[in-house]
Parts: sequence; C-alpha cells; structure tokens
Amino acid sequence: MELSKNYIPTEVETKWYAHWMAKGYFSSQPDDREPYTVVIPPPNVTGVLHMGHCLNNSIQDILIRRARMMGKNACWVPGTDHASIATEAKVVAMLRERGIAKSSLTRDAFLEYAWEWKEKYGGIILQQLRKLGCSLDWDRTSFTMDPDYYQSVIGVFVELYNKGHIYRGKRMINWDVRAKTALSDEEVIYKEVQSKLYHLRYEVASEAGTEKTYITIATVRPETILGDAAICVHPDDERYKHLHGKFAFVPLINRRIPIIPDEYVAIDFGTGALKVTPAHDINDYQLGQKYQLEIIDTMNDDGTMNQDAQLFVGLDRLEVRKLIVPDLEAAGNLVKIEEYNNQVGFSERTDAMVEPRLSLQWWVSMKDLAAPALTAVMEDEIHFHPAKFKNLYRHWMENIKDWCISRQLWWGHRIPAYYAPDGRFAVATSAEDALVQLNTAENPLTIEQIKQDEDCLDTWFSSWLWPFEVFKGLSQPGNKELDYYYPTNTLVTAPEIIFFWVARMIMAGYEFQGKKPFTDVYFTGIVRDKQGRKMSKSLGNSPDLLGLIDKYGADAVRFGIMISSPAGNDLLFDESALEQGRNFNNKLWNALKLIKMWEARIGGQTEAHDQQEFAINWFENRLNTVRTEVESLMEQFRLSEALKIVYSLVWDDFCSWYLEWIKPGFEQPIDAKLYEKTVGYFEELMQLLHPFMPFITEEIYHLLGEQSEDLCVKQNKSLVKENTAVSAAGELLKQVISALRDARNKNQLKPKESIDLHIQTANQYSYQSIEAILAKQVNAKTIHYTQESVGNSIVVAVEKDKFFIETEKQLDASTLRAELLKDLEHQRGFLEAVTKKLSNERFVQNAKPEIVALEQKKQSDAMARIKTIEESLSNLPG
RNA sequence: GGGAGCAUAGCUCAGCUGGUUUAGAGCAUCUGCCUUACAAGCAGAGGGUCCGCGGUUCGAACCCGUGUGCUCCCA
Repeated sequence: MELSKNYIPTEVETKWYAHWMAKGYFSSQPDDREPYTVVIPPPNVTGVLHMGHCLNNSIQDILIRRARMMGKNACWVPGTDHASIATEAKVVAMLRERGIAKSSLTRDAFLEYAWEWKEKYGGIILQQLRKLGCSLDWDRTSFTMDPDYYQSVIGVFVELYNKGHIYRGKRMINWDVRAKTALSDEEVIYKEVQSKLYHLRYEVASEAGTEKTYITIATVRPETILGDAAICVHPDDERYKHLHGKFAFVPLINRRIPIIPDEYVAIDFGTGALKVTPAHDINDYQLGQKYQLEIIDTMNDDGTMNQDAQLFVGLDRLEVRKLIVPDLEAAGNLVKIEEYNNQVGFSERTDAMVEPRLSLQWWVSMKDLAAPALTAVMEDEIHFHPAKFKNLYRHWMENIKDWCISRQLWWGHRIPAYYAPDGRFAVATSAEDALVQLNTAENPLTIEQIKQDEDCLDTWFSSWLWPFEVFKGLSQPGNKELDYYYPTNTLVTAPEIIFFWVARMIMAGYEFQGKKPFTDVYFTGIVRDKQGRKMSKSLGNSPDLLGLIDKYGADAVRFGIMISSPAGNDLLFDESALEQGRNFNNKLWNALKLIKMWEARIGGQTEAHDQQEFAINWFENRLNTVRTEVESLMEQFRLSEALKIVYSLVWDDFCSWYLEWIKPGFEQPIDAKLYEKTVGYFEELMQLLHPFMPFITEEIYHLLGEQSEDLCVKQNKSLVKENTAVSAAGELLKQVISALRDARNKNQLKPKESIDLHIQTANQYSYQSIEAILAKQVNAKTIHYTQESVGNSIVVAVEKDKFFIETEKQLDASTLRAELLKDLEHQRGFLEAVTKKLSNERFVQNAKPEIVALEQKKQSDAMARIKTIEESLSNLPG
C-alpha cells in the first residue's frame, strides 16, 4: 500500500469515529468492572464549540479513554443546559426578527416557540464534540429540562421549602432593567466607569425667623434623591454634631427627612454626609432597616421613574440623572461637580447597568447546606487539582450569602408556588396539591382560582443536580445505575464557576444523595489569546475551532491545546502550538513509512547482532520507564507533563535514537526479530499516546499490521520497572555521540567527511558492543582503542574517557584551544565551588551522608576532567 | 475596600521533600546539512542578577518577612 507523503487527518478522523460508534465502545452499562464516571459540564444549549470547551473536553476525553484502556468501565455522560437567560434572549431575538413581541404572546405560546427553537438549533455543540473525538456515551444524552429532570428540580424546590431552606422575601437584589429580571450576585460584572460626584446642599429645617442653613452631601446618583429617606453623618464628625436629630428637606420635592448619626459613614469621603435611599442602594437599605426609615421606591421595573418619584415620571433613570442637574442648579442646591471613578455593576447577560432594587424573590438559605460541603473539600474527601483552589473555596463558603433563585423568565423550571386570591400561597408539586393546602372550610377555593408563580428558577438550581440526575437519582431514587456510577470520579471545569456550580453540586450531592458528587475536581485554566486577553465575541479573538480542526486535524488541535496547559494555569492560545501538533502527526506518519519500507526486506543475514540487542534492550527499558512516569503523572492530573514526556519518547528516543541505531543500510535486509520488536514498540507507543491523540494512533496501529482488536479498547499491559544500568549505558552512548558530533560541527567537518576514531578508556569492552552504532552515528570509518594520546587530532572528553578524532582535514588549532580553555575555565569554577562546600566543616557534619558522598564524587570527576583537558591542551599542535 | 494567586531564557512554562554538577523543556533565534522516513525534517549551538531587599539554614529558585509589578475572585 502506498502511504501519502504527509499525514492527512480528515478522512481518517471521520472513519474511526464512525467505527468506534458502530462498535459501541463509548456506551456503558453497569457490570462487574470498576466504573469510571465523568459527567460533562453541560454546555448551554445555545452554545457553539469554543476554545474553552475544546480544552475542557479534551481533558475529559483523555481521562475517559485512559480509564477505558485500564480495564475500567468508562462512562462519560453528555448533555446540555437549558440556560434560561441566554436561551430566552435568543428566542426573543428570533421572534423580534419575525415581527413578534414577547409581550403579545401567552406563556404557553412563547414556550412553544422556545421548544421549537431548541429542537432546531439547540445542541449543535454536541455534534461538534464528535469532531474533537470525544468518546461520550451518546445514549445517555441529558438535558436539564427533560421531563424527569424537570420534575426532580420541582421536587427539590418543594423538599427544600418544606425543610425550611427556601423562603420568600423582600430583599435588595440586582435588577436587570433590560431583561426585567433579578440577577444573582454572580451574574453581575463590576466595571470601573467615569462618573461625576455631585455635591448637593439640602436645606436644614430651622425655626421660623432664623437664617437658612444647609447640609451638603455627595452622590453619583442625583436622580435617586427623590427616594431619599434620611441624611446620615458619622457620630464623631464635629462638623455635623449640631445637626443630630434635626431634619432637612429633599431638594425639588421638599420632603422632610431626618438627619441621623451612624458609624457606617466614612468621615473623609465626599462631604462626610450621606444621603440615604433605602429603595435603591444595598447599604442604604440596611441603614433603613436599622432606623426604620421609609422605603420610597421611585423606579419601575424597566428603569423608568414611577409616580412616587413625583418628578420625571416615565423617564429612564439615566436620562433623569442628566435632566435633574440643571433643575438642582436653578433651585440653588448644586454646590459643585467632581470627576470620579467608581465601580458599577452590569448585567452579565444584557450588559445593562444593574439597579439595586427591592423585590419579592425566592431564596435558598445557604448556611446549613454549605457546612458539609465545606468540610468535604477541606478534609480532602473531594480533591481539588490544583489544591490552591481550596483556599478560594473556603473563603467563599465561610462567607456564603443566601441564593436568589427566582428569575423573571418563562424558559426554565416554573416555580411551584401557588397563590390564593387573598395572597396566601402554598408550595407543591402540582396545582391539585396546592389546592388541598390552600382550601379551608371558611375559604373554599376551586383550582381555577389559584395561580402559579409566573417566575422561573435560576439555571444553576437545575444544574446543581446534574451529577446524580443524569442517572435519575431523584426521579428513580436508588436505581441500579445511580448505585453503580455515583459518586462520579472526576469533574473537569473552569475555576470561574467554582461557586456557581461546583460548590452547589457538592451541597446538592450531600443534601439529596448523602454522598459527594465526585472525588476529584480538575480545574482547567482560562483560554486567552496571545496577548493574554480573555476570548470573547466582542473582541473577535476567538478562533474558529472547527476551522482549526479542518486545517490541522483534531489530534493536532488536542495536542496543541494540551501541551501547554497545566491544571489551573491559564492557557495563552497560539496557533503555533497546533502546528507543533501537526508536525508531530507527520513525524509519526513518517516513522510508519520507514517501518513499512522495511516490511518487504525482512530476513536475510544481518550483521552486528550485539548492536541490535543493545538498541532493543535500551528502548524497551526506556519505554517501561516512561510508561511508569506517565502513570504517575496521570494519577496526579499532570496531563500536559505526561503528554510532553510521551512526545519526547516518540520523537527523540524512538525516532532520533532508536530507529537511527537499528536502521539497515540502503536497501539492506532487516532481521526478523528486530522488525517484530520494533513494530511492537511502535504499537505500544501508539497505545500510550492514544488518549491524547486518538485518531492517528488508531490509524497507525492498524496500518502496522493485522490487529485482532481496536486500540481504542486495547488494555494496557502491567508496568515493568526501569533497569537503571541499561538506562545509564544508553545515556552514555547518547552523550558520546552528541559530544563527537558537536566536535565535528565546531571543526567544520561536513556530515559526509568520515573520521577515524580512537578511544582511550578503561572500559573497552562496553564500547565494543556498540561500535557499529557509534561508527554510524558519527560517521567514523574506523574505531581503534588506544592507551595514549593521539597527536594532531580533535580531543573530546566524556566522563573519564577520551576520544580522538583523526581526519584528513587540516585542523584549526586555535579554535580547538579556545574551546578547550573555555571548558577548562568552567570546570575549574565548578571544582572550586564543590571544594569550598566540602571544606566547610559544618556542611560535612550536618548534611546527609549521601549528599556529602555525591559532592565528593563531583569533586573527583571534575578533577579528572580538568586533567584530561590539560593533557589535551598540551597535546595540541603549535 | 476584602481575599487569593503569580513573578525562572526573547515567548510559554517545568522545577513536587531545601542538597542530583554554576537551573531544565518546548517554541523562537543562530550555524551546518535538501544524508533514500520526515525541510511540517536532520545534526549542533547560543541564550538566565531564578523580580528587588532583608532573614532562617552548613546549604535557598524553593522556607519566612518586606517592597515592587501583574492577574484573578469577591464587594
């Protein structure tokens, strides 16, 4: 069969994914094997694959494929999240394009459009994951609004309500005026903006006939003065002590408000006097509670002023901020305007400036839920990788606030609260159940009279159930699959959602299953562009991932993204890493081509049996060593390091050293045993690499020979311990070859110019067994052993052995001398440092004996080497 | 304002229990090679005040303190 010049991934990838699917390798059923379970962080159903998903899912696939090859029953569950805000926004936008306003639709009609949209466009991302090679169990694809899942979410709400963990309360919340919904704290993004600090003076109420006095406050939000309920000053502030207990008048509307002292006020900020607007600021609200101030809500849910504002009714609050200033100035209340930078919250979804607003919302009380979840992580029942995220987690969990779970949206799980016309309400899984609770003898009700809450639950209130609900942990409690797969093994996710999602899943796991949801959490980094900026649509710096897969192949993309991303470190994405991946594919492909060329030339008499044995022993040992190292790195979730050492094993040890050592001369035969061994090693390399680069490894594995099974499910052999003597012999040979090549280069010997090599060594025997390899690698036509220096030659020293390169070419003695002197200087400096250390009595006394012995060996080696160099110098001509 | 983390070669990062040659890798750079697997390649090389300062220790890139700079999270 003719193999193409370079590796071409496209067809290979399509072919093998289809084959794996046809064989059902990815689907899992409970059996006698140990399970290895991963649930995908469900991407938004509206999502398309981006770099973050690519990193995240490559990691999960590596873990899953490796587990599958280690005899575990690997189960990776796919699915999507209904993403209430994002999806509803998309549907509203689609309707707008069709000329339909959401407000003109009933809830049911809107939801029909939403489901239609979801069926048509949702879940594209799941198709895209196939292109990446992800070995997900597609039969288990879940959705957070599947009927069973939906019921479980409702059930959880009812259960938590009945346990007293859910309550309804009027609280200050973050209000998105564009989406007209409450936002959780996590959905608010704070940005620094340039604002103005307005100094406004309020007239102080005084007795008739006395002169008018004023108190000046500073605010960035002059439009909110219409809702002012008090002025607050620090009790120790001398400037205002005389005003404690007096009253002032709100400008323009002349409402009389008290002046109160409280330590909350910062004396040195602004004027030291603070206006208190309980309805529109969280801190003011708390002050209002403390002093029972009137709450004057001056805003509608769309951010316009309402009747209670008295002025500017119907105008947007940002417009009013501009309009009110000239009026204040005209009324003589404006003192001055300063430039001021402050942090302002914006909605993550709509980018609207968030309004703190009082609203009746549903809450989960977090304290009781958080306690076991904190302990689990701090006591390492759940392991975080890297562990540094434990600190962050603890800090958040210890300062946890109640969770606002209601959202003013239709797309999502509808809050199961039902209201009677008189305002009483009941929480129940159905209207019928609610009716039973609300119906009383004095107050008989029909089902038509009770109304369900219009709002939906926060998306995270469904996704926190994900690790068990994908196995129907609540809808079919205690079922066989749950028992087998749960707790899951590893969660792979971004640190950005440690609180949104990871922490809450841990709480839900303990609360609803009595068990942790997973054992290990691997935090990936955030994918950034070359300049370190987050990937975002607005910056246009997100590469087109599918385009990259087409260009470089999925294996190369996986390689490129994995090679430079240790756990928890951000990854600066650079296309050159993908190029490196593509080049690696090509390297593998060419190694395959070389070996396939030999296939036709097996047999015949071959020479240099010893050399082959040496190469075989050495590489086999190398392979065993690296397999052990990979095992250990993978257990520690150090994936990129594992990939690096496999890369180097393939490229350096296998291709650059081993294959060169055993390569027969042009059109020469190859020993049958050697060929067989080499193919075996190549297969093992493919097996080791398969989790990282599944497609090309499967392809090469099958091209290497007739196989009885697929690499995808081939089980790893047990590990073999490293033979350190064999490793050392190989390292020495490599060192000698490199040193001799370096010497050739420095003396401008062309690769084609052959040399005569003389070796001065006490271990002649060990060199004799590798003469042929050495000769081939340094282009030596003869190798001799000598007891003394060889004149007019290039001298190379490796450890205690000396090598003399004899050549017909005229040598440049001054270059050689310079090289030797440089080396001599380095060795002397080194010797000095070691000697100094050894002559320090306290070192010799206190350091561990093996450390001292090592230093002594360093010393004697350095001394021997210095002697060699000095001899060589005196041996130089001229 | 509160908290966490980071600072090592031009770039991206390893360096885990303080001692394994005067610190390693990949990419980039430079030199020489189109050598019958591979120029998407081969063989070599150069490149470092381990952020500054102080301390602990026989010994510090590593531990402690402090300063500076950057990043992230929270308000």
